[in-house]
Amino acid sequence: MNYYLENTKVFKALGDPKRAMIVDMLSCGELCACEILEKFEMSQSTLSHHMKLLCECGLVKARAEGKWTYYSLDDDAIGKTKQFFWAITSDKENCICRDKTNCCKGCNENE
Amino acid sequence: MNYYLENTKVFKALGDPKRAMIVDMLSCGELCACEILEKFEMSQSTLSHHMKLLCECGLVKARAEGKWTYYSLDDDAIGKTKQFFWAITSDKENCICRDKTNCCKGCNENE
DNA sequence: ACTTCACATTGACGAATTTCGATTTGAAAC
DNA sequence: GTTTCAAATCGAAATTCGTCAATGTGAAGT
Repeated sequence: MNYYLENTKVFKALGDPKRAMIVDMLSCGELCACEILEKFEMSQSTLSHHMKLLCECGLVKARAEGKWTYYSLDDDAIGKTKQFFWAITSDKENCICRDKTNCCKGCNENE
Repeated sequence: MNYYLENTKVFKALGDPKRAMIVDMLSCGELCACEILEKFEMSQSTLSHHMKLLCECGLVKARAEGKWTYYSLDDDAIGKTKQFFWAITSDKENCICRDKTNCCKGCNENE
C-alpha cells in the first residue's frame, strides 16, 4: 500500500478529539470498553465504532477476556508514527520536492 | 478552546495523504503554490483548499509576494504537535484515566 | 486601461464520517 | 436452557470532506 496513505491513517484516527482523548487514557495502561465509556457522553455503539477505527489504524490493540474487551496502545505503531511525522517535517537529501517525476501517482490509491 | 480539539486539528489536516505529502515537500524549504501543483493531479482550486486547511491548523505559513504565494512549515506548530503526540501516548502521574470526573465535558465544544 | 497570470472563493456534487437506536453475538451466571 | 451482561454489528440520519468548474481578486506586464 502507498506510503502516505498507510501512515496517514493514524493521523486520521487522531484527528477526532474524542479518539485522541481515548488514546490519552490508554497511555497509562489497559482499560476495558466500559471504563472508557464512563468518561464520555456517547452511546455504547459509538464508542465501539471509535475503538474499531483506533484498532484498524494499528494504534490500539484489543484483547478479549470473557465478556470484556481490554484495549491498550501499540508501542510499535506509536514509534512508527513518530518516525513518519519526523520524516515529513524534517529536511533531507532526497526530498520529494526535488523529485522530477509527478509524485502524486499512487498517492491516493489503495495499493 | 478545548485542549484536545485544538491539538487534533493538525492531525485532521495530516489525515489526508495528499496534505501529508505537501508537508513532506515543504519540509525542505519554501515553495509556491504552482510548484506544489505541478506534482499533483488535482485542480488549482482543490490545492488552494488544501493549503488553506494546512494554514488554518497552523502547520503551514503563507507569504504573499507579488502574484505568488509562498508556503513553508511553521516550526513552532511542528514542535507543539510533537509535544502533544508525546503527551497523549506516554504514561504520566496525572493521567486523565484516573480523573474521577466525567472528562468528556468540553471535549467536543468549540471553546 | 486592458490583458494576463497566480491564487482565492463560491457553489455544487458524491463520498466518507459521526452518531444513534435496535439488533445480534458470545460468554458468564443462574 | 434461560437470562444477563459486555461488546459488536446493522441500518439510517445528519454532517463533514474532497473535488471540480466557474468566477472573483489583485498584482504585473503590455
